[in-house]
Amino acid sequence: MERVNRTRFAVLGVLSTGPQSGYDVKKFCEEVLAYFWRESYGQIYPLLRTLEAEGLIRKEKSELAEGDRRVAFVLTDSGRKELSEWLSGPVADQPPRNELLLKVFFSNLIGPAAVIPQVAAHEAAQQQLRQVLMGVLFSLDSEMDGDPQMPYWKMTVRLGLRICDARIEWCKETLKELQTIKEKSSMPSAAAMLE
Amino acid sequence: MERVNRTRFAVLGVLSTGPQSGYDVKKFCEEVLAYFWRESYGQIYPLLRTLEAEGLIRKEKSELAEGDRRVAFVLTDSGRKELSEWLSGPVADQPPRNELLLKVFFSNLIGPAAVIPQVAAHEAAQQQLRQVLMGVLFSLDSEMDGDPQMPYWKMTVRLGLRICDARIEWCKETLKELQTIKEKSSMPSAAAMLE
DNA sequence: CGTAGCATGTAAGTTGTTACATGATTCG
DNA sequence: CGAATCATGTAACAACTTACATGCTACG
Repeated sequence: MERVNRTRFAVLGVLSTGPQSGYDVKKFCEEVLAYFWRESYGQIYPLLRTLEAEGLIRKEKSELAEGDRRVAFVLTDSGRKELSEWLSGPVADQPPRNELLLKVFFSNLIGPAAVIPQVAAHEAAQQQLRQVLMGVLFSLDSEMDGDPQMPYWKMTVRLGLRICDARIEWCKETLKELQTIKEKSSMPSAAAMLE
Repeated sequence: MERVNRTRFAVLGVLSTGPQSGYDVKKFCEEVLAYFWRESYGQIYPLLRTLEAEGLIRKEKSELAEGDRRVAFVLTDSGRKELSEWLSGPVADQPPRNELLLKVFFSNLIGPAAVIPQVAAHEAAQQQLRQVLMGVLFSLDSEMDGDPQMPYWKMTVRLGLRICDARIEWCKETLKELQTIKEKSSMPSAAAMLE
């Protein structure tokens, strides 16, 4: 099974929104894609060279400043074509890795009292993420009104919100259950005593 | 920022459920953890040697067969201790990478008609996953009744189900919106004509 | 006897992160 | 002038996948 380099298409995608330098691509990831995608400089800069060598992107002739250190890249026609083809192809299934669930799964070893902080911290983090995503949704409305990209950007945020809510609900449910387990196990004779 | 080797703890965790060979660990991942964790042989076998050298696991004296090729490992006390400490520690935030959202985000390039199959396929996959998870939940009830690990195992499945449902709802909502965009863009003069 | 599953592993390659290095510019 | 930010990059390492190699055993 062939492996596809997703960083490659992430970078092409970012460049499809306009001319960008390596630094810009990183910022775009941090500020816009952060919820569902991240890239590091160690990936971006070498990749930009590769993509240029392959003719998928080219250096933009900066008509503006002379003292401008920025080296912005734009998609070439073949770059746009390759990106389009990838976008239209099926989504590769990514091997899932959920560290929280891994910990919960083996939690019998440490007992309910030790898991509770984990789940509580997750709930707090998700609540905070929720606030951020709501803010993004709001700012998309005000800042990108009329932009044809906006509907797609909003869709991604809305999935984020739905998953966020699902996680928060799960945390609440799970915290309750952990409390119950904790109480049961901490007084094993209580039930017997009541009989 | 120090990076932690999560494979290490995944393997220790699996061994905490009982003596296992490398082959068993792989099977456990495929059959039980598959929804949220996977490991490959290339990771497992070398790691088992490392863990043994570090004294976190040891070869179990197989009292049974002679012709048994299996080399089962068990946790040592220090292995159990290291696992417990990791379980009790905070969950490291993992850089998110959602290929579906990456595609949706840049979908303006290919237009709504080309995204619809992507989202539809995701919905179908999630519906199927939902069936599997419901089956797991059911089988946990019947096969692990009374096992102290069961509540924790069920918790993981329940988060899986919640996220699954969230994704399915999002797919439905998004497919409707994509249809709307598609109709609008395919007949740009229609609205004008009606006036 | 052949095929499927059991069982253990390795080699090569890719992907990705982290930490570091360097220097310019801007702004208080 | 000092700090923050802009801007570009590299080296070392860690993590991970894939494909391959090997041989055994059970079963139809």
